[in-house]
Amino acid sequence: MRWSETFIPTLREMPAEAETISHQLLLRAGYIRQVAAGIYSYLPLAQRSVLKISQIIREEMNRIGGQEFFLPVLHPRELWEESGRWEIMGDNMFRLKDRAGRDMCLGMTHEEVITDIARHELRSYKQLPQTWYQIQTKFRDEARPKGGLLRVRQFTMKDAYSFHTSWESLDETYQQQYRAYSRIYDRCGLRYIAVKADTGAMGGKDSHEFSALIDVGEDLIVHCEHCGYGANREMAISRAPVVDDQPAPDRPEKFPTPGIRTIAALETFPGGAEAHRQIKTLVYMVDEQPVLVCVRGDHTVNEAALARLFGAEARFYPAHPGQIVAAMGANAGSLGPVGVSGLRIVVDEALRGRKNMTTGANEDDFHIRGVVVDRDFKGEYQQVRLVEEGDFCINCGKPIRMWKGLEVGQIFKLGVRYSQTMKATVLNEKGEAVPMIMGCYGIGVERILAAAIEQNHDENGMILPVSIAPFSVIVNVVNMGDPESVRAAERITTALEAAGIDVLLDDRDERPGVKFKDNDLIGIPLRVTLGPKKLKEGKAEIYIRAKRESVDVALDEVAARVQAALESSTPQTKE
RNA sequence: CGGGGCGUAGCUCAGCCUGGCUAGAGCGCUUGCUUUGGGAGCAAGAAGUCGGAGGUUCAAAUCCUCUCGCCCCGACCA
Repeated sequence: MRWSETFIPTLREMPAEAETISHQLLLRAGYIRQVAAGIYSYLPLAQRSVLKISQIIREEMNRIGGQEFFLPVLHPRELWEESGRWEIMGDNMFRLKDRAGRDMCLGMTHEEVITDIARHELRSYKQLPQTWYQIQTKFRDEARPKGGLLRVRQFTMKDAYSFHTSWESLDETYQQQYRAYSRIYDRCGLRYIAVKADTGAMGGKDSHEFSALIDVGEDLIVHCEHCGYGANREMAISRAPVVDDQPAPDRPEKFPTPGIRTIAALETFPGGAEAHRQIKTLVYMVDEQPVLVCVRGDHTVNEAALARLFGAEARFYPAHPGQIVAAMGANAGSLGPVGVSGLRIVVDEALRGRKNMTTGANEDDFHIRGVVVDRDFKGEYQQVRLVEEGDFCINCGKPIRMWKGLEVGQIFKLGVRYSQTMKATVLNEKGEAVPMIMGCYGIGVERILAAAIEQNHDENGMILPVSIAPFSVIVNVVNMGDPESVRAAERITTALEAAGIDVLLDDRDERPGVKFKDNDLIGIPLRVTLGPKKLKEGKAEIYIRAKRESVDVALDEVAARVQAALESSTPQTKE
């Protein structure tokens, strides 16, 4: 393809609207243009890249027996009413009416539609398992789109659904999907971590999230490089570093702390204590009953962990000031577990065995010091704190690391959540109608591109992996006024194209500097440069963008050398 | 939805506080000549409802009110 005939509107200056790297580069390199908040047009370069990513996904889905569908984006209200999600989805769902006044919506996901097909067409356990997928546009009216393609309102998603008669069969397909996902991200050249994810309010059995590691990621990922433990911060547990305590007095001592209401204030108060020698005490209302939750002063309560602890059905929230006083006899800021009776007390694991601690006295303007856990109060030990930087792996004890991640995929054992509510049953061996057991598996296509850019760029622009770059090679004619250069470039381009390689011939009559800058910006991994000087020696230059290395190669060897370079730089699966 | 910021030429921005000449610059674009290995030089030229509406004023890009849009932080995120 010739650049002169291709629409690649690069920008010399940084667009003011963009802050994150991938957003800036996607705009500057002429990949995308914004239509409205969180809605983008994909120009030819982005489209080529998205198609390459889609094709990798398609190949890996087909490889594990997935069958490609194409489901509608426009759905009738009734289907979503049946699953109960017409209500649940709330403002995140785009809704509209057809000319007859019927309620419709734009699909955020396709469990309802696919389950509808399954219940009408699947009759017998003999037809299962099935894995169905599509690559389709999804709509979500995000409260706050951001970061270019990182969080948008319209995007492409590969979503797959599997149907089973047994959990064992689901487990098997889930494992296959897990491996397929790993292969997909490997082939796209992403650095990512697969982590256990919170199954959220929907219940379900297992879920894993695949997060690309990027600086502007929305999620915090806890990862142990030693044993491979990985979890969302919401799901993660860890071992806190041991704190050496001084010996405690025989019994705790109450002391006045006028006006002290915060951990930080108590740290600097004479006779106070450092944050990690304090016990932070919070009151939650669980099904309208107060429950005490104690964590170390410098730790943060993980409400997702509390939700799991209290159970999916329980309604809980932080107690209001009035409820706190009623339960404890003091206000927040002066609370502690010592002397409390009749209340459930949850104590974070990091407090186990601690001595000589300081906490609230349950009397305003008073605290207690010299508190020994298990001597002066007792509770049930649970990990209810968020993992902190510097903690140790719960499995192997090695230091854990925390990363920012962008979710690029999630796999989920749904169970019978949809088959039950939508009455999608098959007959089993005994002739009984049983709800199909389901799994669902999603990948955000454009997020892969955005994450790849976040992970691979320099001050000059993108550096895309060969597998997802819009073109594998760019052939740059330094001086279009030199017929020799043009002829040589065209011969090389033709040869490479004949070998099935995507080549962009930069045949613009521009200054060399402009062309080199543009070539770098759009992230093509390999460049072949035809300039008059080297051409006189019968040579062209091959430049590897990622390594910033170049070699001069005889003209008739260029095609072979390019092919070899492409092969060696194509990301491989780790299997 | 709360907090903050920004809307002036295709892009990046100045001008606004303290109202007043014909609304500017750089880049890009068009034409011509020169130039050709890292965002060229000279010359000529085209291009702006100053986001929108209303108001104040002799006079509004500039002051006031409302409104729309976009970005960032937070809340939210099957």
